[in-house]
Amino acid sequence: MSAIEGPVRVRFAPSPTGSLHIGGVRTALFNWLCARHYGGQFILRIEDTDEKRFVPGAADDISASLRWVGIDWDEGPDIGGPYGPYVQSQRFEQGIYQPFIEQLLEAGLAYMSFTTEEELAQMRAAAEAAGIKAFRFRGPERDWPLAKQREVAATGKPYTIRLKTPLEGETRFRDLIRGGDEIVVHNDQLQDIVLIKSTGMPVYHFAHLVDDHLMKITHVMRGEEWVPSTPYHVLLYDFFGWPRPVFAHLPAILRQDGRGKLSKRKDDVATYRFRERGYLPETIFNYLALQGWSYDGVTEIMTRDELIARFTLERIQPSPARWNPEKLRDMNGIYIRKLTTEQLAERVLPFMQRAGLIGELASEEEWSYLISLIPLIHERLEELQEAPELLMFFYRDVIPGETYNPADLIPKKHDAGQTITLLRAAHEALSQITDWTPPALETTLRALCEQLQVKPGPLFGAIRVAVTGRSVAPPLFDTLAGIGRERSLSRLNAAIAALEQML
RNA sequence: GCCCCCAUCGUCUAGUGGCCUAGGACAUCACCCUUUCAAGGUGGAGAUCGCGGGUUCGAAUCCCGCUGGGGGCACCA
Repeated sequence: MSAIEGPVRVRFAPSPTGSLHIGGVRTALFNWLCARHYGGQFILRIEDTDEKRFVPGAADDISASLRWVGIDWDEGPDIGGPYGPYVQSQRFEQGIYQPFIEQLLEAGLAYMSFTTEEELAQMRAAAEAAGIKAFRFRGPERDWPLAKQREVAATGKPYTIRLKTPLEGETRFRDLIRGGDEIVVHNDQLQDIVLIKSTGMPVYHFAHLVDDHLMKITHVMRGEEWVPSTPYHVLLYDFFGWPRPVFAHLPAILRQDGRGKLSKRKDDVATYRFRERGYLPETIFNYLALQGWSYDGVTEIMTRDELIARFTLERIQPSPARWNPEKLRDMNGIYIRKLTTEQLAERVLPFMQRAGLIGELASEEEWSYLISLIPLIHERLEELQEAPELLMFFYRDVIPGETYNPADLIPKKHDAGQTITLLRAAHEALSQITDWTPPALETTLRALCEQLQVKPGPLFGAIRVAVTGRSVAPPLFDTLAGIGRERSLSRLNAAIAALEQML
């Protein structure tokens, strides 16, 4: 299969049945990348023909999630375009699908089926009871003359319109990603799928195809779960005499344990959740591009422009990708480290506010204080949501016996008494300092090590726990500077007092 | 059950007949740096290229079978 010539028209067509799944973003991204790389349009279309599963607000979540990762569209529900509307229920109301189904009926390629859902369920049950595992429905009405179908319909009996699939022969199609041989399906494996529900609403198999044709879609990129139903689609294209689009079925994204696809029920995959946890949109963009596609096997960190320039359909993998949260985290850390202090502060601010550490309307002092602390956590952050926890002791009291265990103050190979000596000496030395800056603090504390004949490890460790309540924290001198003189000294005193209680 | 798709280190992936004694990344281990944790640097371990047959002078790369995994079989998309 050769490369793409000419402009492409591709689309992402989600159904508003819930918040956007991260795998859906990957599908959207590949389509978007295709349009931007080869030149052409990326279209957003909402497929809301399932009234039962419709979730109010879902369409907005989808748009917002796509925008968040930086995917924009050239035509869509909100901005319109030459082939609108871009919402299927609206297209249905305009009667867009009617003439096409009528055409199929007239040609005898589809028929009205009066079998009800209940009857169908009974037939399936009966088939199963008879040991027939594969039940393939073909309605008895498929051989009725159209006039008879219309006659019965006129009596008010509800009906669906089904595709009259050929009983013999085979249906074949090519998939760009699974190049080489054609995918061949014997027609006896098909069944007469519903095209129009008894409510009159078209089903995906029919609606998407009419829309793709009218919208002049050139490449259909969708998840590989659509491969088995593609024969129905090509049957329809051929029936209508419409040119088939190029099919490119994207590899599935499997769960971390490899057992099945990522699923909304079992996995935390709603796109807004990644935002909530503090993933940067540039991370998601880059990581998702690598789910089923690769550039050269070596380069992984790429900007949007680089990705657009390098993305080609040929390099999409046919084999499934597997979701790797660890790698995602790592990549987010890389992108966080690329930010400037101010940029990171801006991104971290909402998390600090949500944690209640900074007011809803951040004051000038709160903002500059945050800016001063950001360098301390910058290279330690992998998810923005970790920031409040890492910065907690700069904002909240540190109380021995309450926010930490006083026993943690005691360094290895030391006892409480020795620790008291160390901390008293530290308090004494530090209280002499008027220039409360990291260099001055370092000079003083290193001199104290000499004086006390102790290594920095134990002394600094004890001070760290005393002022932060943690054994793991940013570098000590910066931390002390950030906490400030008065608070640092009083926390040392509290620690000494707590240790004295232990004697 | 039937049909379809897929198959390289634990995971993602490079590889399109000789450059492969199989490269990179995550994770993992060790060391360096060092006040803890990170970050960074160096190095290690980790893949009989799922198995079995072919084709070929030569196969991870082509063909067949098997096995394994995934997906689909709705008046859902």
